[in-house]
Amino acid sequence: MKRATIAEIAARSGVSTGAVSYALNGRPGVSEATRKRILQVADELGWRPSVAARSLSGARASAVGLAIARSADTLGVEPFYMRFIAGLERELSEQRIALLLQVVEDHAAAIEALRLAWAERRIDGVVVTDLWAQDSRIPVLRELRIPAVLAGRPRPELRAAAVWNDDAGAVSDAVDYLVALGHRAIARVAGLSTLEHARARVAAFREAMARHGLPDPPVTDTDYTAEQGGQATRMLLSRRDRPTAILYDNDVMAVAALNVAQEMGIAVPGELSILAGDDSQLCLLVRPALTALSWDIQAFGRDAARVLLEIVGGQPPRSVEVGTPTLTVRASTGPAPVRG
Amino acid sequence: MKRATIAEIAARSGVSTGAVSYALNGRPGVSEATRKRILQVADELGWRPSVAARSLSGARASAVGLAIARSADTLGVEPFYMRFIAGLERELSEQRIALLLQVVEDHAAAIEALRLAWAERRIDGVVVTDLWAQDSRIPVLRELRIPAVLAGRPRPELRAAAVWNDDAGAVSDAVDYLVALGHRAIARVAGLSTLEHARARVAAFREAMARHGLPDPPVTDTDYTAEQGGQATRMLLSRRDRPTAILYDNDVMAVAALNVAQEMGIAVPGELSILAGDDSQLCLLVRPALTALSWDIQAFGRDAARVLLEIVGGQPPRSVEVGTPTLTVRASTGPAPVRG
DNA sequence: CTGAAAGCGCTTACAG
DNA sequence: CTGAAAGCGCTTACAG
Repeated sequence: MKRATIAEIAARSGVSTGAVSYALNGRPGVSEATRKRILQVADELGWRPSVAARSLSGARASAVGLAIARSADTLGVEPFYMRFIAGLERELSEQRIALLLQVVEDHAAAIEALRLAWAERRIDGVVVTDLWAQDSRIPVLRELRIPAVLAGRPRPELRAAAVWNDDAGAVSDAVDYLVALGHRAIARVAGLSTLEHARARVAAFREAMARHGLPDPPVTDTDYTAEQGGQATRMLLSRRDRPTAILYDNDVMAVAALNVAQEMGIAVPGELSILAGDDSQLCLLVRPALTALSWDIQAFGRDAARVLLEIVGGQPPRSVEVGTPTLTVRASTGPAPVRG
Repeated sequence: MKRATIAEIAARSGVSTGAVSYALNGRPGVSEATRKRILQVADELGWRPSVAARSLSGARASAVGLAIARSADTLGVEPFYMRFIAGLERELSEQRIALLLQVVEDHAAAIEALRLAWAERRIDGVVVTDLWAQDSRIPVLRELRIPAVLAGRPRPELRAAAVWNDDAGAVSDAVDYLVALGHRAIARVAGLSTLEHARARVAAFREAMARHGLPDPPVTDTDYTAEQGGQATRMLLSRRDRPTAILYDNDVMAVAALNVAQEMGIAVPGELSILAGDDSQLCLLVRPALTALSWDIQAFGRDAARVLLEIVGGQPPRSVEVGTPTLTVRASTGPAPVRG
């Protein structure tokens, strides 16, 4: 089947292609009567704009990019990304914007992919996740002046939209909850210390502990894998003053912790309370089911897409804080054990 | 910074834009000397082809599409997709082809997304996963004559590439292994019965059981979620002649089964052997670690991208069978219990 | 081996 | 409110 073009629509409607373009794009310059006629003809012909032609004549590429820098295997078990992507998609597809996905090794590769996609005019903007405190992608975004949304706190040095949640508040709530249960020896198995949000949560954790008059707690950095999560847990539980509760920065590590505790003969939640980070389906997949900080990752993705498309559309960048994650109590947390 | 164009390269090299195009695309029509000069100038200018311009002048869109029809939450815990996508990406990015990802509700939405992307000339081809025995996407692929690769067995009615593995052989091996351990009451918790590969595996399972002279075994269809996997397990384990081993069509359900067995006080692997479907990291995340059918999903994705790009490039469609999944024995399977 | 030119399907000033 | 025309950055027959 031949593709319909605006030339064909113009011929059938008895107007110029310019008029067709104006009508189709809802711009002034055509009377209501002709607009209606043109739209009907376009519809009959099943016309769809050629993104290539549009993009070539200076308009949008109608696509945005997302480069994820994680290894394939850890990506597989980490439910965050697919939920986030699904949220992005919901908003993007409504506005007929495509998502260009790239799975890369590291930031250097992400930068290269970004430069290329931008140079090829494939994308109108970019979604940036997993921001580092010192992030090599930021200067590139500035240099390219590419519309961007950060999944994280706004950066004053960058004119970009941002979407984040009050994870500090959530961590603080979690500590309050555990302290109310009588826990005093609380540890944290954190994520990558290079990550901005991982750092912020650690800071919030220390602060909350201090607020309760508790000594500076143990914190172990990890790469979010089950392996390092399990290892950190084993180390913490081998201490003489072992914690009675541990907060994990994601779900995978909390699940791994469950195994370690079992292997070490430490009852959960009887002797150890475990609190997971993201509340994915993983938390429901294991026994005891994991208490977790719940937040709507899909909505997070949707908001990210929304503010990105706003700046692509010429509006000033907005920063959106989504709701504070809430504590979903399940079976992996309980009262602190009474020590002998 | 201004984008470099071939016009600029032509001017600086003292040749026509046509010559530049030939040189840049490695076609005959320019002398080696000029080609070298042109390439150097292009390099100095940091030139990148505009995909829009290329695509508009009849060349490729340099992108392929993948529409996944699954809900966001189940997508999150199902490690298959991210591993598959990572495999696709590896090959695609090497050839500078972008991946257009769409997460949709059902086949109707997938078809609509496909039609749109194709009409907009956004994609040169498409990757089709989760084929149904009767699949409404197939006639659309035929109608559109869009280059496609099926993640599944070749369809005679469709001129498309296909990549599949001998999952029937793998299921058969799994049954052999369990029978050798003394199991005779073996059940299967299958996937969606509409799915071609789920059906094929069920057929292979029944056949293998028959080959061993065992009666027709119980098979339960599910939607691959932990919920239905757990439910099916509970049902099977409540039978008077309950199975001593169960094969699961994915990992999520096998993990859920572990919980059900625990709740019912049935020891794994003492009283029940559990065998998982895909050998993702999930199998290592739980205790006992799950015995599973292992296969290289990343390589599967890479091969899919490879044969798709071949037909996009004008070569005849190829069908590739990747290696038979192999059994990775861990702690969730063992000798059949001796019945009183 | 090389150059000049048309064309892909749109958008957008610029005249009327 | 409408039409004619240039231009986006490439590719590709078609002449030389």
